[in-house]
Amino acid sequence: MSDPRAIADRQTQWLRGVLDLAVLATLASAGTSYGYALIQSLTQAGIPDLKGGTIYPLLARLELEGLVESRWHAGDGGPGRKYFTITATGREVLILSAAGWTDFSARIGSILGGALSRRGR
Amino acid sequence: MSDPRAIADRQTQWLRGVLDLAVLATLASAGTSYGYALIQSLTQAGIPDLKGGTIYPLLARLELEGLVESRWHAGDGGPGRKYFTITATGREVLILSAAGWTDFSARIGSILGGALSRRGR
DNA sequence: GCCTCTAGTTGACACGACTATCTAGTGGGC
DNA sequence: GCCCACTAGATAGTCGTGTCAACTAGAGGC
Repeated sequence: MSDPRAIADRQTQWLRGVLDLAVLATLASAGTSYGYALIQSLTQAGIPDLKGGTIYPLLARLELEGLVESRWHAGDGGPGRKYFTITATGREVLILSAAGWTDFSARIGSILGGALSRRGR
Repeated sequence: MSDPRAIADRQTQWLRGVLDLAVLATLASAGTSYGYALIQSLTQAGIPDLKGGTIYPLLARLELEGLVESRWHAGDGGPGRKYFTITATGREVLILSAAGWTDFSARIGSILGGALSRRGR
């Protein structure tokens, strides 16, 4: 109750169906990246506490769906990295889905906002 | 691909952790309502295709957590209805979580928007 | 030898939206 | 009388996906 942690818990629920778009978007701007770096990029972008067990299966799914491509580079001062690039299909999906998300979040925002603005009066 | 249905599929993922807030918000503005009517309210508010199997367990969860209260009214020209009212705790959770959602959706929006605005060139 | 950081993989688990099916009351068509 | 549709709610089971936890492995420091 009023537990600030409850919001953090919600946040992880909110990531569902959005995180893959965030990854696609990050790849779209970065051009090419790899899992470990993506975690850091997304943390900087405001999605903290991402775990490897979340990102790597997600990237595998995206590759299976043909939205990203990967190439393996042997380690240069560290373990090897798997570099990912967004495909043309990935860009299409990103554009369409991002539009859908904007729409959706606006609808939810108005539902929540409508209730909140009403409480003060 | 570019299947418009894929976006509808995503939408159901996006509801996670948001649908209960939407229900709380609807109850907060409506004062009192019941499951079947909530489905119709939310459909009007831009969340279509909600099923009983989604709403009723959700309301049960909310009641377990003490965010809503229910009272049974025998049917007046139809089956009985279980009327729900938001509690004080529910209002608190709604306010805090709605703020968290606004924050979250803004962050995601900027991540997606950043990638999309870059695509035109 | 051991620890830490980087980098990726995998399996068990939990949570919640969906599907499908069930009970019940009311009213309409035939 | 019977079947169907609509309202209203409950419940079992499925599936996707984020989390946790443990693991392999290379490079560098001590």
